[in-house]
Amino acid sequence: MGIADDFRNEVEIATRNALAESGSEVDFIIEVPSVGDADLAVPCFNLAKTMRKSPKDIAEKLAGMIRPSGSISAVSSMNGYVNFSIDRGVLVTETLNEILAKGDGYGRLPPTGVRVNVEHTSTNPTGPIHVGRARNPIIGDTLARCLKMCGNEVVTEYYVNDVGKQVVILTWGVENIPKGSVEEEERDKTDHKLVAYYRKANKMMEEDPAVAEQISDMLRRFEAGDQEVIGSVRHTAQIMLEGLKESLANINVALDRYTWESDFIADGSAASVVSRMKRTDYAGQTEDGSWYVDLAEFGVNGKNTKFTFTRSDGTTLYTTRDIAYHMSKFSRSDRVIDVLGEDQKLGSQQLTYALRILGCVMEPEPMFYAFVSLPEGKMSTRKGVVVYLDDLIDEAVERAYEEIRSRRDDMSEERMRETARVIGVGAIRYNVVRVQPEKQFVFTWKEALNFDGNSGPYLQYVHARACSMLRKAGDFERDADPSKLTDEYEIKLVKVLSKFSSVIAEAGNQKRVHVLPAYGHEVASAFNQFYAAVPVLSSGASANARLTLVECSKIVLRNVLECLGMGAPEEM
RNA sequence: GGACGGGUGGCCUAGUCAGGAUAUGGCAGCAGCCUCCUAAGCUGCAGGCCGAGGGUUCGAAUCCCUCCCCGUUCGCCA
Repeated sequence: MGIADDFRNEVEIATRNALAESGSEVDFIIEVPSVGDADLAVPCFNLAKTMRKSPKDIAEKLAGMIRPSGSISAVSSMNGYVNFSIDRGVLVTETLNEILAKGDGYGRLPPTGVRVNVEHTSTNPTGPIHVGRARNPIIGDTLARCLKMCGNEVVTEYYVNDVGKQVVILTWGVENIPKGSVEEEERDKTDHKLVAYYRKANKMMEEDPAVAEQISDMLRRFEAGDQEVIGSVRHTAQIMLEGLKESLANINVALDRYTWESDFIADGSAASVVSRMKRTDYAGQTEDGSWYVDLAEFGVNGKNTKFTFTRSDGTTLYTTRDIAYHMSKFSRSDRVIDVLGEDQKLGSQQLTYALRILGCVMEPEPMFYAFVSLPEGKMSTRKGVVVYLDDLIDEAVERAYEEIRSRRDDMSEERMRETARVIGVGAIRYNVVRVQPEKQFVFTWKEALNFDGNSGPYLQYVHARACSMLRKAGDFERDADPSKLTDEYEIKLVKVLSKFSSVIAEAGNQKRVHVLPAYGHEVASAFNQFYAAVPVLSSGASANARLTLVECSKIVLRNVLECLGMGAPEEM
């Protein structure tokens, strides 16, 4: 692939040959040294036992046997490690030429032909997206982008829960609460307008038994297949969803497909799941008449190992319909990924076993994230203890606007607004995705609006900086001559650029999206150090080569930003 | 109570899967750096019993055991 992989392969072959020559074919690992200037190292400690020599001796012997060749420029030993250095000339030429040749495609892995379905967001259409839930679309969308870069055919999908009590409550509220009697939110967006009815309906249901009865009745009619109720609930969900889509679009998230939960009831596939489940050896029925499968032998723990898939009246449950949904996804995908909140862990596990019982060979790959809370505690849409994503976006964009205005007097108002949006949204996405998903996350405005250091704007700033230099340079002749790029900062930058495709592979295929912002920061930081230490435009004979390095950095950064769903501003 | 996940300088965080050399980066703090390509930047300083204790190993933030703290979950809810 790239020079980084070539170098690693050469190190592996050279080491294996040297070991074979000395009569010991033992396994060894190759790692990136945590200390010193070498680029790769082979620790010899685990070889010591089988070879019956000290690690230090082994390392010295191996280092003496391996001759630098190809992309390996030097081999040495220290403290029981064999250290390998990459040939700088090869590194510079290969890396820069590959980036220039591939451009937007630099970092992209060869096509796999694998169809990957990524379900994400899927929040209940009962209220606006709050910053707790926002982790889902941001992680999901970033993962989907990375999987595409990994050469897969990716479809993103939102499962719309237009079935069940929550949406019925909302619909009851919208249909029965007079317009003037709720405090409508100021924001002119359907999700914000409707959530007021949802809150009020919940409150009324708790306080007034008559209302509770009306809602129960509506729910019964819904379950019984009353087309009027089903239709109006779906209609309400649709309206709500328009608002949610707008919020998602504002953070550069657009899903390929929306699948409605009620469709699995309407088309009979949920009922088909029920009849198939009933025929399995795991199925049973309680005295009341509800059906379950016993998952005890699958290692499901807890007080109750029974997984119920119909109510006593025969109607289906959320998870039953989710089984039908997953079978639908299996029929059109090779890999199915679900981005879920950690509260779904048990449900996801039950789903997996139920699918297995039904004979499915494919299994969903869940990806869980921990909840985001506020310093004062958990968020709750119903109680109104929330920070909405829309408010966060506004706040971040406003803050970015102030920053731009304070340092630029030559930009048009429109341009400043436009750029502020790119920066504000970038800051939000970066801030969310930089943290490992399973880590608990306490939302603070200070962190969310951080534009310095390890932040989205830091990467964008470097992109803008590189663009500015290239603008000033005008036309120049590209030059990847390694004899003109010998400064330590230049070499370090090139090394970082050469790693991109391996980072993409990890972020996508291993579903470790948080490595991507870390990498972006590494690129930007290496660039800033280079920028501070090495003159470019005024560097005479080296100028073209340095400008080439600037251009390559810009390309890599833009590709990283693209994978992160962040804009790459040309000035800021 | 069981299951699952998290615990790394004042705060946030990487590294844990595949044990290795001096634990990553940032924020906040202190001290420097714009007559020079965007200072949303760069350089330096200071700050750590990697939750606690035991074990395995030549070697443990990383593996094993026990315990503590935080989160999630254990519905004929979604």
